[in-house]
Amino acid sequence: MRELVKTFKALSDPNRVRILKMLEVRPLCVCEITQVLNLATSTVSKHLSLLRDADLISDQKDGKWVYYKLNQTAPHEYGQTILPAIQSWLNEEKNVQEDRLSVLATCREEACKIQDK
Amino acid sequence: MRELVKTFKALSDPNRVRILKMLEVRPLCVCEITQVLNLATSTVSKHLSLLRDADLISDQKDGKWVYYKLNQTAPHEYGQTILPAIQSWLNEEKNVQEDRLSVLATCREEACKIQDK
DNA sequence: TCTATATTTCGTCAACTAACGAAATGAGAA
DNA sequence: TTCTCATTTCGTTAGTTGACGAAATATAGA
Repeated sequence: MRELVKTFKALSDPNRVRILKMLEVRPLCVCEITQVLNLATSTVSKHLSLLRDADLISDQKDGKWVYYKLNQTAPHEYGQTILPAIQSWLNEEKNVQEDRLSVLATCREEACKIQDK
Repeated sequence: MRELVKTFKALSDPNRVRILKMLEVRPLCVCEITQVLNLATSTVSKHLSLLRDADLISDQKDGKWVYYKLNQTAPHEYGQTILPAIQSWLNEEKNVQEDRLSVLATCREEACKIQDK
């Protein structure tokens, strides 16, 4: 029960859902997500840790960067059902499409340097 | 997006999930649910209205009583995916099993009279 | 009508959440 | 080592949420 509720809580914020939809395009580092969502880095980091604690995404360090990706192989049974469902949802949504275009237009090296102005 | 988040929010409280699992047994009126969950009537009513606003359950008046039931036929696409999944989950969970036994042991007429002591 | 019962709505309070900026941490580069 | 950049953690604040009891609403029955 606790695990299921934690999963739903992680999914019950629009910015976190946007993150999941962006991660469908490709794994992303925190600064890329921060740019697209236009939120403070610390806020994005918190969202990501919530999604990770719910086992919906996983992280991998690469030098200075931490890459987050959808946890499609190893999540619990809740994630195994809900993640694919979410992938089939919201694909017509304007925000989601714009976020994906932003992701595709983003060059990581450039994006992260711009970061804190 | 708003609709999906509303659905997940409705599902991200343990008492509301317990209500859904109880409604798998049969439709229930507010006072029956109140008895099983051991919460104030007003609290249960609020939980039920959240689940209804998310289209996961529907209500039907019958005299003094309002019966709530799972909305398995007419929910939006999110509910169509998630409700059946929830039915397959948590069935081994002790709380859930106890709640269901309470429901089965409950005689509605009696239960509701006891209500406010 | 008046009474009793079921439910919802309202007002309040404590706990939780999402946001921010500042400070701390970690890892590559000079 | 020292500097820089990416990320996390911490402290604060405004807004949300779940709980309650009291009051309002609705319906059945005397």
